[in-house]
Amino acid sequence: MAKTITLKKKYSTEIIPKAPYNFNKTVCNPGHFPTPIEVWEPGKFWKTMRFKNKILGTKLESTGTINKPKIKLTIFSTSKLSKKFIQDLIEDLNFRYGLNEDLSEFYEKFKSDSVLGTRMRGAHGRKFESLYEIIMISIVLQNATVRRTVQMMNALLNKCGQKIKFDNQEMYLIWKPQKLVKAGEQELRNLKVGYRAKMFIRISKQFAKGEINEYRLRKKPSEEVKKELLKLYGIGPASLDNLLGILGKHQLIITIPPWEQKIYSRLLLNKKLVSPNKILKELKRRYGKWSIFASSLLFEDLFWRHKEKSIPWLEKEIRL
DNA sequence: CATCAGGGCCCTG
DNA sequence: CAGGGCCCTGAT
Repeated sequence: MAKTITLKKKYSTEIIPKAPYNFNKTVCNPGHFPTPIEVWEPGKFWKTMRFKNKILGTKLESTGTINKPKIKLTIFSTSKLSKKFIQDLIEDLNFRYGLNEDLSEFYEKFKSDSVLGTRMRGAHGRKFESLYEIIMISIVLQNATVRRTVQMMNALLNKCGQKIKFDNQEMYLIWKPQKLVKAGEQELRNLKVGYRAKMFIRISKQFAKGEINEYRLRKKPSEEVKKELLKLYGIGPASLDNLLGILGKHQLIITIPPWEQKIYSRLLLNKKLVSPNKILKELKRRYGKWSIFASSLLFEDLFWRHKEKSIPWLEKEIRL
């Protein structure tokens, strides 16, 4: 394991997101399994990242409200950053945190909704992980319980990730694709990731060679992106939804994997199990063209409520 | 002790 | 398009 890198240089600026902007409900998703590449506490968020091949730490602090949002952004680095670099980085962060994304029409339309008009009001889509990160995460999620997912992710980070320290937080930065390629399949299998080793390596090779580029994909139409991502070895329909979300692609339809099916059945129709088709129909009936985005917020809200006060039936579904 | 499914996906027939 | 196999683990 490489030694910890400490990021001592700081640059701070202020950002005004488009209202309504709900900081906590945007950056934190309690339904997501915990990984040490990000840290949240109320009103504050830390995330490691690589941008233009530089290792960075970002800290966002909410200094406003949902209707009058304001964020203090601090960038941590090893060396001084150029003006141009910072400018490009901020543009990227604007996209990742949905700071310029105007959802006022959406929140106006659903202001009387019991969830969207209250607890989740102002939440934006989570897009701050890199495409590569979200692919790696999607693969450790496949066919595994949460506990094993966490084990695999930590083993990988421990072996290949970079430990970073900034603002008194010690976290990991995801490995460079090249590092996994170099490690080789057997080395990865020793980390008990099983058959996934092959997927990691194949996909990492493509990233290392620059065959897949997040920024290029952002600019392409959804259908094209979809086709390209499904070609990746180890990426199927369930993972695809995560990837499209990260790239800010709007979807008309999603696949509802079995686990989510159980949860949506209870959440939307108060039944044990209904078909994915019926779930989609109900979403459409309630939220129309916004149904995919709205459903993700309902899903997150469920986990927020669960975090505040345990929901027994959900507890059973979150198998550790 | 053995068996099995898990917050899928690939590959084969 | 249905179904077996995949790695490993904890639950039964």
